[in-house]
Amino acid sequence: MNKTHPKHDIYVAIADPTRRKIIRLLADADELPLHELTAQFQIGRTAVSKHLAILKETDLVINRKLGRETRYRLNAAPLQEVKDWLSFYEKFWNERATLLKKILEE
Amino acid sequence: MNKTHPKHDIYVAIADPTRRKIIRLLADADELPLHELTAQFQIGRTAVSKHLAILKETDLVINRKLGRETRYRLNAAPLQEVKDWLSFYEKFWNERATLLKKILEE
DNA sequence: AGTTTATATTTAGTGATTGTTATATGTCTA
DNA sequence: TAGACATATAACAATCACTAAATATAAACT
Repeated sequence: MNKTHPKHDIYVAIADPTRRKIIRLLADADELPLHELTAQFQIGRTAVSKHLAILKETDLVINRKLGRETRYRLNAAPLQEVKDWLSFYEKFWNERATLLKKILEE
Repeated sequence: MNKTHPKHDIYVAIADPTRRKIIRLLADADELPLHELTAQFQIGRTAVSKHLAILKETDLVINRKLGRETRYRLNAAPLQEVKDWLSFYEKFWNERATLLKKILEE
């Protein structure tokens, strides 16, 4: 069976605060095994593992097996898609700021 | 009763494709009533109305009543939070690009 | 006034998400 | 090899998200 149908997209992946925290932890630590990640949360290993699986689906994390542990690493590249999506709307909040500035200048 | 406890945050708000499409439609059209928005989707008015309620919770849309219709308008400002969150990770995908360039240069 | 139009609210059902415990598989170490 | 350790997977339960249908409210039109 092929990995045809990614069930989650990036937007869903980053919607969960636990997953955003995982992303941050991996950004700070370069590479971490599941048990060390789990230590940063109240939830169990299994739950963290599932969040990692969702992040893996979107290629936001990569993992490699090292003996008995699996080390997880951040791959920030997919976040560019979100950035691109956002960049379209920047002009709107800039417009707002421009308008506000204009009003205040009078 | 006060609006104390926003059930959804901005990340959840933009995680749904229907809501992202609503955001885009409002960006393009400036101001739209529910029925005109609904016409752009397969789903019913109720569903669109609820998506708008979620977007309103995060202040991504503002609405005003005009006679019997409610006009919805985009407020892009809350998207800045996502942009700020992303900006921290930009260096990671830039690092990657830098690394790739370095490899290719050899 | 009565009908149509626009929207909101309530109710309800299905399916997805998040988490748990239990079980299985594989790896290191004593 | 026996154990302890690291993780994955399966089975299950609770909660939440998404949508539809029915009902309610209020404005506009004839």
